[in-house]
Amino acid sequence: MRTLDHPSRGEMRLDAVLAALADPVRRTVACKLNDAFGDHACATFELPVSKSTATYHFRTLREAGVIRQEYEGTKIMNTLRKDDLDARFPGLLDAVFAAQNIERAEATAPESRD
Amino acid sequence: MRTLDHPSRGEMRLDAVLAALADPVRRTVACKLNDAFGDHACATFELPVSKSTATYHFRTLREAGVIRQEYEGTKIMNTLRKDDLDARFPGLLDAVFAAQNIERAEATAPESRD
DNA sequence: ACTCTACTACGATGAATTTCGTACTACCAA
DNA sequence: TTGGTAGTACGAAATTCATCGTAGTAGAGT
Repeated sequence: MRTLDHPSRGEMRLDAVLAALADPVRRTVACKLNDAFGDHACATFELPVSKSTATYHFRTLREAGVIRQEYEGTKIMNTLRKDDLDARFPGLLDAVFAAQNIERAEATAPESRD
Repeated sequence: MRTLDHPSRGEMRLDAVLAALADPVRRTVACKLNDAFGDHACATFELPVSKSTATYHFRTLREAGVIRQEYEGTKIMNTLRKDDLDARFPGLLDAVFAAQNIERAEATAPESRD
């Protein structure tokens, strides 16, 4: 059984977490994991990049501690490490997701005030 | 009188704000502005980079909307755009500063548990 | 055993970021 | 008007990042 390395809570670095979440592709992955229930294989995300680029983004998220990746047969199941992140950097993840939702709402709604 | 461009609240992009705060030098600047009262000239920060690199980081922060820069004579006074950021992306700035303080505390304190 | 699926590893490439030094500008003060 | 202060602009170099294609692997299904 293959396994993948993850940072422990204490090993999580703010630098890495912020950099991971600063990229729109990766933030999309994190947001989808937050919105959905349970695990999700990499292939289910329909990202606007190639498969090898997707691998790179998933690895970046994992190494930052944002997601957990576990093999299940040939698939990798991804979960958001919400509990760990909340324990390590309280409020950060929720604030980022809230901000993401604000921007997403603007993208569809008619621009109102600045 | 020279002036500098700033994004309005609505023009602030989450991408840019997170990228701005992901860099340790820039995050240090933002944190110091948060901790201190009033305005602060660029030169007062004692950053571990050259003057021209510092200019680059201040500009990055300003263009993301994190700080406001206003000329005052030959100096530039920097302020944290806390109200604007809080209005635009509620809770984000506070969560980042809290996280930064957690890491800073670890750096000085003896490592305890992960 | 073969094939399919879902991924990774590797190497390459182009873009963006960070860094710097030098030269410059705007303003203040003597 | 001469000089000092606090910054910018520009160009260059080094590094990192995001991207891809190709080739490969581990496990599941037939």
